Amino acid sequence: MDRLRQRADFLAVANGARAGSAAFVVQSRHRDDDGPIRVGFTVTKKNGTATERNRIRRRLRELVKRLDVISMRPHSDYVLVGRRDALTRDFATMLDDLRSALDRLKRQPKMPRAKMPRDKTPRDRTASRKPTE
RNA sequence: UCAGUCGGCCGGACGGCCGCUCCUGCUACGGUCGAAAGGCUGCGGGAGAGGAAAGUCCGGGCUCCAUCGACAUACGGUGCCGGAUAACACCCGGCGGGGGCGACCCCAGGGACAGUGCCACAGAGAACGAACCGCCCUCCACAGCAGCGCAAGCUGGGACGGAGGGUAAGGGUGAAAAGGUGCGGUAAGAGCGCACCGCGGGUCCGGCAACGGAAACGGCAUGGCAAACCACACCGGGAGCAAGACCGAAUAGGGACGGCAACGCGGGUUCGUUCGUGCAAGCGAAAACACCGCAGGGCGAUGUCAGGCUCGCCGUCCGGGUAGGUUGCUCGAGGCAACGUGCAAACGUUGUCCCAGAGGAAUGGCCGUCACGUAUCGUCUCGCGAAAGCGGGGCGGUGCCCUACAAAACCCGGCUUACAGGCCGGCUGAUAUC
Repeated sequence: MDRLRQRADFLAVANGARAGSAAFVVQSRHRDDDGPIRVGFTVTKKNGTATERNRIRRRLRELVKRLDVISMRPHSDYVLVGRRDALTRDFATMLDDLRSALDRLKRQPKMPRAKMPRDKTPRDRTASRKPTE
């Protein structure tokens, strides 16, 4: 399992299927190659100070680590967008949240959000993260 | 003991399970991702956020652009003195002013006879020095009053009023009103005179200096604001690790070479092109070019038709350069200790240590035990009290917070701001005891 690091990959996943919960939003995208599962994390500035954002990302990362690999589909990218509740929510509960969110993603058709209006650029959820940090 | 003030320090501890980043040794030299550059992947060992890492407010190192040595202009900054430093607006030691009983704290603390400007409201007046009230003098007018007179009236005096002048003591306004207090003096007053204080320029003494002190002299002159413009002195080239260096796709575009195809026909009017002629408008001509039409080549998964787009196509190599990768990247004005110099900031010598290097960004996640704090309950005990009860201390249980402020991003020196809780030391004041 790899980390997602390139900005272009994040933008691609942002167009994919998504499922939310109290502490985070999961986005996913199936790739056509044979590569491993890749996971990225996005925590925007509106969630708090740098220390709090760090903590959110670390708890989310720990969630993914605890997860069984079979919950995710192979050759896919996932992005977890952190919310402020991830700071305080009970860890075991969050783990259940993540399993059910991934389960919902699995049952969804292949590309529900892939077709977007041509002239409307996709909302860039990760752009605010890059500068000034 | 209480209250205060200054300085320094810490900023949970131990353990379990599962992980992350970097360094290093060994093994492998394979596997995997990528077009490439390059990345990832095994086992052992070691290291891994802060006092502010923050705000980015100053000062430097370093890098590039420039050549910026000097001077000038513009802009910005600094502005009591001395020291310290790589440098500073910081720091240290002084001086002056202000506050506090005191320890101590605070100060944008140079220039207002270079010039310009501003001083709201209130007030008479706010700057080439002011007369509102009041006080005083003179004159005018005249009520009541006094004297004389039978009376008309005359004389004296002069409230209120009017005119002229003197006056800065008093009232009132204001942030600020033209030295202060006292005595003399005067019509009333006034540095008008005198004493003391203040102030001023010079002299002497002390100090490197800021500045302080002394005696004599001068009747007093320079209102405030430079955090208004400004003048003066000194300092500053610009941009910043997203600096910079190296490697380097895809696509588009540039250059060189090679191969293949093609370089065909007609028109070429006119405001094209070329040629002739003419001063010129123009006229005439030509077809290697532009342009137009046809034909031909290429492109859409393929074939045919219609239509469209395009005008050489393909290959190899070269150079610039984008994404991306590597580097810069942590041994440094470094930390600690001792000694020495200095009131101190700091500096020197010796010894010793190696102490994060990430990059969608590692240093964590989940727990357990303990400590600390706080709330509450139980119990024991001490003091006061007749009792109820009040106050203090110890032990135990439970709950809460389970820590505050906040996370390196090239590196240092400072400043500023945020911060639960706690520790240590110096000093000051008050109280008690000896």
